[in-house]
Amino acid sequence: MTKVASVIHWFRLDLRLHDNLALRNAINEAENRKQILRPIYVIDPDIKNRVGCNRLRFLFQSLKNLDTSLRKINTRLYVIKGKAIECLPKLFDEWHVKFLTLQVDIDADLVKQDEVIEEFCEANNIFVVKRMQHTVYDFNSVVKKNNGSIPLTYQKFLSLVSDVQVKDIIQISKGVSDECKASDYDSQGYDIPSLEEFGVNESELSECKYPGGESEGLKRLDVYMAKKQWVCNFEKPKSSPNSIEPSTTVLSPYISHGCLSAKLFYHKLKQVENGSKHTLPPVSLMGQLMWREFYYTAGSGTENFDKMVGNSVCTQIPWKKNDAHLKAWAEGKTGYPFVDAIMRQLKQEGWIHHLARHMVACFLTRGDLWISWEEGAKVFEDFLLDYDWSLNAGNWMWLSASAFFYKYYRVYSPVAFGKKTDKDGLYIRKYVPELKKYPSEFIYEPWKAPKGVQKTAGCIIGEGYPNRIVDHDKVHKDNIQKMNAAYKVNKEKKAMKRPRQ
DNA sequence: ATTGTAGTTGGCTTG
DNA sequence: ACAAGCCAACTACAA
Repeated sequence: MTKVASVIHWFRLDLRLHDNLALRNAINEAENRKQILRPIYVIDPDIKNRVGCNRLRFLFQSLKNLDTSLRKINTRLYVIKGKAIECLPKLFDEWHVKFLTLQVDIDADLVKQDEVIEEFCEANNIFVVKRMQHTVYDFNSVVKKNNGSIPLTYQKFLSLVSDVQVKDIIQISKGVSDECKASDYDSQGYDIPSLEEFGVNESELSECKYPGGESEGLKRLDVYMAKKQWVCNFEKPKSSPNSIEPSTTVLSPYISHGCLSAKLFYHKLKQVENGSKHTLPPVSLMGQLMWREFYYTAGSGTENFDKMVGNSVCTQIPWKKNDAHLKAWAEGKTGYPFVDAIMRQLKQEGWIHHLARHMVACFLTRGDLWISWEEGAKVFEDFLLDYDWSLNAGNWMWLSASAFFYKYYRVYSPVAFGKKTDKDGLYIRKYVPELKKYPSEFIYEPWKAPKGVQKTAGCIIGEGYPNRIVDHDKVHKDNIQKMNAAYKVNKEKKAMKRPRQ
């Protein structure tokens, strides 16, 4: 007996139905050939080692929403537990797969995995369709246009894409026919597993401020795009890193998981800006989206983009290991209330404002602790809902003045920076509650409060709240000198590599 | 080739 | 309250 062949769409960072060309290709292929359609998601049992609880919850919510939407068009999500390179070849054989569609992703781990799967597909006569749909622009053609090298400045990137026509949004117009349904459609073996199964106790997680899923992402997009004035006047540097409610859109987790198409965001922004006076990149909302495109272009075109060693764009800096300091930073126990508040918000809610990321990233690296940006990037990977491989590495290099940004002597002050937008430290009082009762005068520098004030406020520094792990005023000046020395070495190395006239 | 200019978003002191 | 000037002087890109 001959088995009916299957068509697979493999969901990864494209957890949506709208603007998903690869998914539509799979549906059409199955329909045209009367084959079985199986949209799959592969989840590695070890995922907990790389993905923190909050992001895992976001992912599972997104999968649930995806499955619900797929069922509305008469198919479903098949969730497979295991490592893709081990379980997919077996399944492809069992399901008699002839056609596979997926999205191009650039995360180094996914790229490696894809190579293995594609090799298997080629050897087994499985036709693979890969679609570039995670970004507005095709980053490969941007690099090509720049004569094969990546643009190292944002403005250069903008000039490269200025005349590129952005493609329209793809929609799935009709449901899947019964002929394309598998006989195991109702099998619970492919249902979305529980978070508990992956070692997450949901009741121990903090309140869910940003629920995952395409529906939530689209809703959030609509809410913000309806505020025409707000969109047209948006200037990122003028938004506040320490407002109690986010001063920006928080669309990033939806875009990073692919719940929301970057291209849809682009077209909606164009629509809102059209005919009105509006702010421009780099500070505008469109500018924010273009930053993402910029880092994707840089990340896709650079070997070892997420590392210092072997990374051609990254200045080599002799960072030092200090596990105690790293731990204090990650847990929000540095003794600098603004830094600690940010790190605690990050851990609790999975999202912090972009400028808050600047503050803590500068503090960990060139500003105060002199610890490698790679260590910080790992902590962000764990905690951020909107974690994204290229944006994370790119921004960490920026803030540590390892690439893209070079004014290393501009150091964020953990005392002064937050005061600009939150004089009374309401943000600190929320996320570092042990300092809640401190007078505003001392809320950014509690160690300066006289013992009596500390007592009255109910928190002695060094007991209820840690002493500062470093003296910023002193250490940041030393670090500027160290950066200066590292830059000099770097320059000499570059000069030696340059061919002599 | 050399040089001028621009570059998402600083901190601190002085007026 | 806010703006100007200083700090010490980076790199990429274009001309």
